[in-house]
Amino acid sequence: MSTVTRTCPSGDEKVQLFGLLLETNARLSRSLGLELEAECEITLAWFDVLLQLRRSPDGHLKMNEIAEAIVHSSGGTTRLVDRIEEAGLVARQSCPSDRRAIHVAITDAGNAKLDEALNVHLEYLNESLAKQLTESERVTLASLLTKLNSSR
Amino acid sequence: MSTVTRTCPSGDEKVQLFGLLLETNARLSRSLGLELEAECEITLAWFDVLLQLRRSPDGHLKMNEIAEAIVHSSGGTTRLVDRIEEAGLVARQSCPSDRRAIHVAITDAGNAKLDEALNVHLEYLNESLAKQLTESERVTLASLLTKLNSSR
DNA sequence: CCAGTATACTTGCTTATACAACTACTTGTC
DNA sequence: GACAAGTAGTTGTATAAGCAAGTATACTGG
Repeated sequence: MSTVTRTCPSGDEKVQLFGLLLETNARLSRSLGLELEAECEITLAWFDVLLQLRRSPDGHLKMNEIAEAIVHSSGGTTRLVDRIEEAGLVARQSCPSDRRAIHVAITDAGNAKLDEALNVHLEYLNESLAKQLTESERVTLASLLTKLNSSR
Repeated sequence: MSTVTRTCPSGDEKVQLFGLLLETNARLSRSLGLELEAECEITLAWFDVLLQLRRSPDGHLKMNEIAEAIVHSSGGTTRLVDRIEEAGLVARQSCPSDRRAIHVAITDAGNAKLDEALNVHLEYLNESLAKQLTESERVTLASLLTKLNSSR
């Protein structure tokens, strides 16, 4: 037993929790990502963008809203949307009230692709999430994550 | 209200939970990563590797064990360890029982750096995790994530 | 003990993302 | 109404990660 370990507890409960969050996320993202790419030819990032767009009240979001929602840099979002647009799943439209801004809207093809991906996603979630956790556990988990997420 | 939305529920409880996990992880990783880089000149990935090494019973891990633990590809792990080794924080050692394998051990400099990083990390966790969740909530969250993670 | 297969790691190449600098537009102030 | 400061988005460049192919070593069945 070294003093080093005492000084800086690598086994601290919070450190472990953080590590667990990282690991869980990495494993789930990876396997879902592979699934989506194999079945739908779409990456997890694309899926995330399409999902955000469907959930948006007006059917479109501005670039910075997308960046914020999917936790990407603004430059990264520009190129991500470039690729999705090139595939025809979203379209850039000018924003009538602010000429700096751009509305990104989901296209019909995008909606179709998202439906396809949601089916794969749900099937996957039933295999992973639902097998490991009961519904009430999932509700608890969701509420804890929401609290955790609300820091900013 | 479109038929599309009914067919593929983007608001499904499990879909939401998954999205929440992704988002929470992305936000926390990003802010911790920035903190670590600013204060310790170390990335989150380096920190993760050093932490895994400290936790390992023998003080070293094989490349594939690291890759598994931090959820990276084997090629990615090779280069990640390359960089950390170049910085003098870990050292590659030959494995006596298997000449294909490599033991990666943490150096004294690596231990010192990890201590430094753990202090920053703990301070950060007290500001984020501990402010948002009570201890019992954290315990619950950890146990749910563990269950979720145990799928493989 | 040899052949075939599996495992451990590395390397070449591609790609996605971040950061910082830039342009274009808007908003607030005097 | 013009100038300063702020905001929205894009682009140049660097880097980190993945995949697939390659090399070396270990294991296994005949």
